[in-house]
Amino acid sequence: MLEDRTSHAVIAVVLRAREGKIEALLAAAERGSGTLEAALAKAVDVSLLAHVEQLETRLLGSGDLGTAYLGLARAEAPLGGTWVPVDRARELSRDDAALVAVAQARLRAKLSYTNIGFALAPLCFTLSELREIYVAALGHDVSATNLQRVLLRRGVLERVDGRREPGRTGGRPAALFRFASQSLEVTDEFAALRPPR
Amino acid sequence: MLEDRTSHAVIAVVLRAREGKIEALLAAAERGSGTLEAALAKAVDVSLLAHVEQLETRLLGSGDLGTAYLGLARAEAPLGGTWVPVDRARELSRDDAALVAVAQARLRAKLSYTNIGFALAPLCFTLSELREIYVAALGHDVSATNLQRVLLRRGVLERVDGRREPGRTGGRPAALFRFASQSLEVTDEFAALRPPR
DNA sequence: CCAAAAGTGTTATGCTTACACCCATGT
DNA sequence: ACATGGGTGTAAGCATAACACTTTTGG
Repeated sequence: MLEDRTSHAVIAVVLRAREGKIEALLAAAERGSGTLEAALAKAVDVSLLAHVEQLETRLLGSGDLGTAYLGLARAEAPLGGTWVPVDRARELSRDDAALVAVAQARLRAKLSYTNIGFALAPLCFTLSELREIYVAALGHDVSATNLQRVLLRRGVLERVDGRREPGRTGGRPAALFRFASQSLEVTDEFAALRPPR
Repeated sequence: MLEDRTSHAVIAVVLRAREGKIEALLAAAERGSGTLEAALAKAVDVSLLAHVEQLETRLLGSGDLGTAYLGLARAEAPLGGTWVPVDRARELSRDDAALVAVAQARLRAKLSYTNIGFALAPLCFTLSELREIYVAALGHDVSATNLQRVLLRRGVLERVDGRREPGRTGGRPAALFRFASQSLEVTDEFAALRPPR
């Protein structure tokens, strides 16, 4: 006899940084009897995501089970669908709004102790451009000066040859940087209680 | 027509600290059509856990879906079942061993930036006793001196009246402490990129 | 020459670690 | 007295934040 089972949806919560704002794209797919990754791939083109990690599993308002994944995409990734600025997430369904909040919180936390910015920034960028992404994701001001020093010191950023030409308004040409690694790495593991040397 | 669906298990991975070691207790229950919390409660007596949080959802070796929860229990909690020291987790099934590893990693990480120790320590304890728990969970030596200063500075610990009498071998009586809060709190949110004052 | 944007130098601050030293108790 | 376990004082190390100042460009 078959039991009474709810169905299982896999939900992609994709975030990107564009024009000083974080935007979210939501997409879901039924899992059926396959793997979680296969269902996620049905929901969204995973090859366009620079980073993916599981967020949480919860019972949705529909009564179905939902497993949400956080996806991060670069601004230029050609991901179709309805992108919603996260400051208007309240216009989404209750479930979707909650998932966007969880995704945002995860991103914020990891920005401070990992290299996760690589998944939002273009491959090559100026420090001002990177700063704009951090400001959007963290929701507070960030000094470009100190951002540079922190990330260079940790070995997260590398200089790239060449400079960005200034715009019409002038200004010194900006140096170009890239992330040293394109996969998630914890760069500041323990704030306290470090293992003894 | 009913689809081909796998069943959904909720798995409790309970950790406790005993005699300088971290031990794990694994228990699972079918979710059926109820909530995740209800299934967790079928697997383990949740009222004996000092802290619970979701770990991850994955496809188990059996082909079933499994959602794992981390539970933390105090050493004296009367939780029956087979407790396995985590350094012998490899004797468990592949799935169980992997879940224990994830649980341990989550505990380790949170020990450094939250008050999560409250869920493993007794309500009242000496600093040496707390140190033993941290050493067991972190896997490296911890100085009682510095542990005290870090946790007091953060407001995580509070002094309690009275002292612990020394044992037969003598020694100065130890001061007693308790955790200021019995629910999870992030006490050291950002190592870097703090919001400006 | 001035405004704008980027980058560097320098200092101050705060938290953590390391370690020497002092305290209280049993034998 | 001395061993043992507990606690405090102090200094050093290190990363970050703050901010003044310099560099490089366009108009």
